[in-house]
Amino acid sequence: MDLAGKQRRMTRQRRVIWDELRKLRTHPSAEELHVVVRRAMPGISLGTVYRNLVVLWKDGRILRLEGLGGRARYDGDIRPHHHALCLRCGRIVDLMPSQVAGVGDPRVLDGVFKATGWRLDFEGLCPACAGNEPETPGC
Amino acid sequence: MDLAGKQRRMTRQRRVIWDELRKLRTHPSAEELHVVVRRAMPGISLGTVYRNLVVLWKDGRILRLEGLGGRARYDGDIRPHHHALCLRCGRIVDLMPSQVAGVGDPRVLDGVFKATGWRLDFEGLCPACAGNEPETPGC
DNA sequence: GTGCTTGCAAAGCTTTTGCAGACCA
DNA sequence: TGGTCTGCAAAAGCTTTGCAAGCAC
Repeated sequence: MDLAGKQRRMTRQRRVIWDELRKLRTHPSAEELHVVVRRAMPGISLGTVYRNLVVLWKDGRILRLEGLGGRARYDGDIRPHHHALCLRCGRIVDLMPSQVAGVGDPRVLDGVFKATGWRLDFEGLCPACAGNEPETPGC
Repeated sequence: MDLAGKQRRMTRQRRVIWDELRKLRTHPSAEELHVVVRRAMPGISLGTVYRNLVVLWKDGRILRLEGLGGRARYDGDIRPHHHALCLRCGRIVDLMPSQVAGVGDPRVLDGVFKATGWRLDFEGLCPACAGNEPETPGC
């Protein structure tokens, strides 16, 4: 568990996983990323992808998104931003702070909970699904 | 998948599961709730608890919280409120809107994403852990 | 009586882990 | 060279599902 104090090596696998994730604008699950990564390094195993995603996440190099359909998804963009889940196609859309209004600086009243961080997520319809209202799942 | 249009029966099991969950101020996982429910109905199975939690959730009678440690947790209080995860003990604390400041009415700019809902969660230290700073996990 | 629901057990999925060999610094 | 990392496969952990019997309405 003492990953923070462990000496890290930037192996070829770790670099490829990190690089490929940052190239993507989607928010892939470990398995989906494995498929992509294998194009650059055919022999890489799924276990290695899982292990490195944990390492990259603990090192603060990537974001891990949970609670969006049973499996974890990853985001190579670590700039502070929000996420919006499309209820029709399941896609996760990035929302930069400038695209969201009405949020000041959320804080919990003194004494109730000592918050060190917060997260604001949305759900609804992505642009593709919103402009294509009829029953046409999977945009 | 057409649970919405299915005729529902309020069986003894379903009622006990719902009643027990609403009595709790914690946010139990299915297995933890199973332990509690068995005190009122010894023979009830874990599978039944899982099945009914899904039904109660889809019917909007309970909340399902995901992404807080690998397994789903449930909340019998469906009033709009926030959740705060204690990073030390793992407890989830309820935060009523009146206990949170700086949040107006979050909304996404037109054209970017058609949001129908949003969720604001916090993380930090619960009162018990905050007042007990030393390395003493599990409050 | 109809068909939704249950208990039990098996299966399913995602994620983690053990191990021996390989590799990076 | 030493400790980290990888590939492979097995295991773990949570949740879902098939089936026959049971129960609500």
